[in-house]
Amino acid sequence: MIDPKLLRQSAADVAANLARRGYEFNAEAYLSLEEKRKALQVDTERLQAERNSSAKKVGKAKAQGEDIQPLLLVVKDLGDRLAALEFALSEVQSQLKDIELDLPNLLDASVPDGQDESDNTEVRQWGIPTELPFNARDHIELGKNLDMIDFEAASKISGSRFTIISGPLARLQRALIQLMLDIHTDEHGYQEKYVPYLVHANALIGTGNLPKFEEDLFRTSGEKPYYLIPTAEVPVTNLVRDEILETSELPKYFVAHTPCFRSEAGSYGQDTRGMIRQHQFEKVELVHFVSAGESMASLEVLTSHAEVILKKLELPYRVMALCAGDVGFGSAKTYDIEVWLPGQQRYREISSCSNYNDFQSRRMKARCRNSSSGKPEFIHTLNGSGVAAGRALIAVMENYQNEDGSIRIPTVLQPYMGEMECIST
RNA sequence: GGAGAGGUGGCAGAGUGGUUGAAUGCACUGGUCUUGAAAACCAGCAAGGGUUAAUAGCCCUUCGUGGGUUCAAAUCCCACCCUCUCCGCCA
Repeated sequence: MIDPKLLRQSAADVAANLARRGYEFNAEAYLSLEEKRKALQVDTERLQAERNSSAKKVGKAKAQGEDIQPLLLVVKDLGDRLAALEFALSEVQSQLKDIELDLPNLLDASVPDGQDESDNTEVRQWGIPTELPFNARDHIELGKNLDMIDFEAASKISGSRFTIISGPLARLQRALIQLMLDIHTDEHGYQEKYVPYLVHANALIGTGNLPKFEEDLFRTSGEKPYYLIPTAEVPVTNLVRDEILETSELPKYFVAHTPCFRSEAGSYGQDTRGMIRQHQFEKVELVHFVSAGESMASLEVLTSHAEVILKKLELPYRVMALCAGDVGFGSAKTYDIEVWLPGQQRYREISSCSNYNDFQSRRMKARCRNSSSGKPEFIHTLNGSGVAAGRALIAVMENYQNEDGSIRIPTVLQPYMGEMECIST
């Protein structure tokens, strides 16, 4: 959520910023509604004050044994008028709230212009795209030949966009997750969290997934629905909902491994083959809580933490700064990390690291006490994949494949694989 | 699932219809004292919103959530949510 004060005072600037995303903010309509709110609120509060002081007079008069009947008549009438005003005010306020919840975050000035993915700019590159002295297979072919990836069996059970991974390959994914968690906790100072995979709507409103992106989520039936988390970001970020933290507690770094569930509505034609885009996938997620003013630096740190994983796995990658049109709804700035996939002969996203600044904390009332003023202020939240395990598995398979279809195991993973060095039939 | 207890400020915890936005303690901030620190003592200290040049005043809202009764609700009534204890069941 954007600061309502900013919306009011600089609606035109906000509109200009959001226009960079291609989002049209009707500042005029907002401001006229806002004016209505102001008038109603002033009137309402004046009447409330009147009601309050009159009610107090009644109490005093009664205590002194005076006749309170005349006073009662006056106050009763006040109450009726007040009820009408209060209703009108709450209507306008909820309309404003709806608009505010629908607005994407303001973009940071450093975000490059552009409309879509093709306008993203490369920030840096690490490693050289793997060149194999034979025709590289993609993970689908590799998995099938090893008889360790089975899409048909999965679709029999659950339909499309699901996978069954078997034997050493399943273990390899588990090894990747273990490696990531160990590095982030042991070397980067994260605390590991185990969190719920089912959450309430409120948690998703806090992170910005609701109310706007309901169609991306899986929801359980029943009177009180749960949503399956699309990312661990949701439960982990909501840990600070309604909290006032001490500044001395910040920054806080949390890491969690969870499965992620996405309906992938609206991506019908994309990545229908293979396990690039699944309804269910494993991910290790990094979350930072920092004080305002430190989040941009923190974004660099968080991104570097995700990069460490790829470096240890010796997987070639590049870091892209997303352009204005490609930055996600709640993010002020995002870096995508793209790993090289020899089977596709291209880089594919394996991590997305975003600075949400106060966008989420404002929605979930996550604050810290400013040490000099003593006043609560919104913290900044960041998150990023550190990294997506399913895609990391693909990347290892394709980059470490041999001509005979077997797959070498990266050195750092061997301890997690019972010292196995190669996966073959 | 059954029975009971409870949800109040950063935390703990009083408060059962009117001067209680809320005692007290802890924490925190400032001061006195001290070479310094601790202790002790004194003072301050909820959040959100409106108005405003203002982080000054003034006003409004908020005691789990939503409704209701009343001139007036933390306090009474109804519904819901959550937590804890005991019993049952269970990975």
